[in-house]
Amino acid sequence: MKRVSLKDIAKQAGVVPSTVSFVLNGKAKQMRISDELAEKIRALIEAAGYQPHHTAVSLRTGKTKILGLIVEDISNVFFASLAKSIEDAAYSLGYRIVYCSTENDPEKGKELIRMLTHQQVDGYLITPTPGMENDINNLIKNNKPVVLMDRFLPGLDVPFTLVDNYAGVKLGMEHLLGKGYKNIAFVTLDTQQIQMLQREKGYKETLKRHGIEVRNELIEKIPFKSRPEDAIKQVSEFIKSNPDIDAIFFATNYLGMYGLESIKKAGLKIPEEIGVICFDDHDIFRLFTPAITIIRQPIEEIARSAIEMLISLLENNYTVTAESHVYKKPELVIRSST
Amino acid sequence: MKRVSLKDIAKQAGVVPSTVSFVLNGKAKQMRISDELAEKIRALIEAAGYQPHHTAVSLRTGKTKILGLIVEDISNVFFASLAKSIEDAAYSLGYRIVYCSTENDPEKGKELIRMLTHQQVDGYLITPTPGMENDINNLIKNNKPVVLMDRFLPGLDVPFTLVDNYAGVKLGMEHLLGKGYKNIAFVTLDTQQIQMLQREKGYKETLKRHGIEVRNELIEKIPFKSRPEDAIKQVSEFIKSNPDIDAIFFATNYLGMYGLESIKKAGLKIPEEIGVICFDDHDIFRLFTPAITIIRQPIEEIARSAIEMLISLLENNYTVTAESHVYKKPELVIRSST
DNA sequence: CTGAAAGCGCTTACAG
DNA sequence: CTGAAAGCGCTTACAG
Repeated sequence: MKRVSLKDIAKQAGVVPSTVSFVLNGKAKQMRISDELAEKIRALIEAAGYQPHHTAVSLRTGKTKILGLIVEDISNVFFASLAKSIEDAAYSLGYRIVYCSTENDPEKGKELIRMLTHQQVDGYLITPTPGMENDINNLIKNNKPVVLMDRFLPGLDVPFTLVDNYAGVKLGMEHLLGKGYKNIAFVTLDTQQIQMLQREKGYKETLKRHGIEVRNELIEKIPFKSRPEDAIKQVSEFIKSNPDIDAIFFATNYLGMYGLESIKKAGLKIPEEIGVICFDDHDIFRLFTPAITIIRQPIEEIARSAIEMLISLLENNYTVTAESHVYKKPELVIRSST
Repeated sequence: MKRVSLKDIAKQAGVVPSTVSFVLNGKAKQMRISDELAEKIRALIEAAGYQPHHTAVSLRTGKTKILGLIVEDISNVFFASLAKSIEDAAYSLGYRIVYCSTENDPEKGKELIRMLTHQQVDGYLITPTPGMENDINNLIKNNKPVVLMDRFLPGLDVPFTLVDNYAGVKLGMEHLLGKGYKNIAFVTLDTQQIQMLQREKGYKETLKRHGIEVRNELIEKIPFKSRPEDAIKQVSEFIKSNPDIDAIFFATNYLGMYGLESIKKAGLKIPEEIGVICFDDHDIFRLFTPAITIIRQPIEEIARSAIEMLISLLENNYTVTAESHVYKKPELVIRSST
């Protein structure tokens, strides 16, 4: 059983292949093909289950309809679900995704960009790591469409979509303050990544706005690539040496995971003895406690927005404007304790 | 900057494109092209950084050099690292991978096969779910190369590579028995998947071989899609109602994760009060205890073997023989407790 | 060894 | 609206 080609459809319809092609590509009107004929051709296409030969189209048009997705670490649940959402959104718009992780290594990032370029992707979706500025600039210079996600690189005029990190922490902090917690600690990563800085800013400014003094000893920074044991130890000691802490805001899901273990070690009850909020969820939380409140990123929305911007860039000569910087609203999720 | 084509190289070398193509495809000898000329052409290719246009090659040869990988659940660490290894192995042999998960749903599996077929993959790597027999048979009938991984479907004569599940559990059981544990429990999934049945068989037969009676009350089966809370509860109750248990073999890493939480709840010390072995590792284990012994699958070996079989099928008219059923030796990893 | 040519399955500019 | 044709970048059978 040979696959049907556009030529076969043309023969069946008694027209020349060009006509079928025009109908297929929505240029029927433009080419003044009668509605009647167009409808007949569409029916034949449908009946035959004809699908254009992707490779042939690519060769002819120079477009692969493949987008490259570079995330920081695909084994991290957050990036995994982001990748999944991106894939679904892209697929529904007729694009495919090739993806790979930088493992936070700019060298690897450079290599991946080269690989994707060789695979002739039409555009790039990137969660950038500091150090990738030049590579991303190169793409832009070569007129390759790029959209950043999850974070951006200050100084690069590239479209991006990410959660409003500042607003997310503010939302969580106000929830904790509303519950009556007074000495709220903030556990974050020791990194200059923009999204982490914005989260820290959210913590500090919400306190200030409520007339509460920011105590630097209540902000604990965990080295970026700590081993779990070390991170747990550090958080444990932090909790022990600040016995007046009555709530903790964990700035990432991995920190939350380590933090929950530390809290368990300390024998503290959540939420009676210590309130906990975490930015991003993790399956594992349910192993520890039902009583953790989550700041949830609208991952599907972020994915869809990023994909739509990229495709606009690709298809509509959309240009970068102030509207190319999209912040999505995070959500506060209170886990029921049943 | 336009990309260089085969034609450009031919012009530079003062030969006709065919000649370059022959050199490129290792047919220089066969076409009696002098070593000298071939070398000159190779040098030009190198110097120009020429890369064949993948799309054009595909269109001409009808081969995409893309393999479809269908795993059960890409968010599971085991499948994620399998996918990564597969990707690396394939890439080094000049193939790319498109992957997707069935989420253990045969309907989804069918849909994915259709999708991959439409994307014109050259071959399929599948971790089959019961219920996919027909779809896989269809592929075979249509002469599509298929290699199964991680498990196989009894009754389907398809090549596969997987770990020797029976030997893995035997290895672990003998380790526990050697340490002097007497009442070893086995916690597994309530499923008919072949790899799980083989693990159970490994448990039972090792006991028998050592003259120890198999006590069915020491085998606990957790429903396939339990929520973490429920699984933890079930294991906890199992431990409580069998106080003579002095060691537990967890048949999967997820079971181990739930099990460790249950053991912690029960206040039992590992390994003094209870020995623990788990089939497959999980990052999270380190949060609970360093003293867990792992039966490790040689994932890279499995990946490489599967890829090589598939490519042989594709390129060398390799046919299915007894040697197409490959079992890889698992490894016992004892975590140091420091 | 070389050359000329066909063709993979499409899209699109051109002439009518 | 229709037809004839070129061409995307390759590979390969054919004739010399």
